[in-house]
Amino acid sequence: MEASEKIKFQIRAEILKAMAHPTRLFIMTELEQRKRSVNELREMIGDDVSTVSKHLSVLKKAGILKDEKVGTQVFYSLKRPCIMNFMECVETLIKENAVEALCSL
Amino acid sequence: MEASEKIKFQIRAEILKAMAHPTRLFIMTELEQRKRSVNELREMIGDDVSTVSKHLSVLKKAGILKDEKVGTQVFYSLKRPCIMNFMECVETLIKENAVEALCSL
DNA sequence: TGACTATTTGGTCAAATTGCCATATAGTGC
DNA sequence: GCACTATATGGCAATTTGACCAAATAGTCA
Repeated sequence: MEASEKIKFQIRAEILKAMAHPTRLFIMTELEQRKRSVNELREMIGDDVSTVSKHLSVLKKAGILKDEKVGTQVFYSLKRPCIMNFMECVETLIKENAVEALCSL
Repeated sequence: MEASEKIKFQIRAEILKAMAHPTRLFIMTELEQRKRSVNELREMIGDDVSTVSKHLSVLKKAGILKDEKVGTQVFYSLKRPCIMNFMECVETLIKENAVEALCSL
């Protein structure tokens, strides 16, 4: 693999890595519906605010979320809602994997 | 977040985590074209065979790849080629992020 | 300004990931 | 059986990640 090709895949992997966490996927799913403040998300998730804030900054750094300040609050939303579309195929895989797991019992 | 909901996102995160590595994305991209043996992939990637083999087993365990033995060789292929479709939106994000990075100079 | 709320950042530590080497396993053919 | 090739697995050190607490920052309003 050439150096430039390697960098290309590194950039793409960074974005996937940002998405590859249960809490962060939950956040993305919620933000698909509507924008949310850090505290709203914290209430839904149940972790420490600092933990939620760090998850949000990971998603923002990857360019997946954008933020908007209103008073003391920060509202996050998806930059490109299409980012959730790929989940369709992930869902298909999950169903298939489940069927195979059952069949191999 | 309820326990069952948490598990739902954990399962989805596992699949994304399996994809979230430069070498593994490269492998997926290659297998989108055609099936490949471990050694063919190793030659393209340049890492140790054991490293490539482990990446393949991560993707297989996640249910992304399937394998097929022919003699002493093992050929891997994508279980669901649609898994690569979501990359479209990832590409869009990457372009946007690049533009923003330039604009903030 | 000071009290209060919302969010971010720094520090710490356990757990997970990555890549290599060495070793095992499996299949082929003599 | 033995030698040879192809792949997989175990173990180890270096690095990264994730979650919490504590402390810093920012905005609002009396």
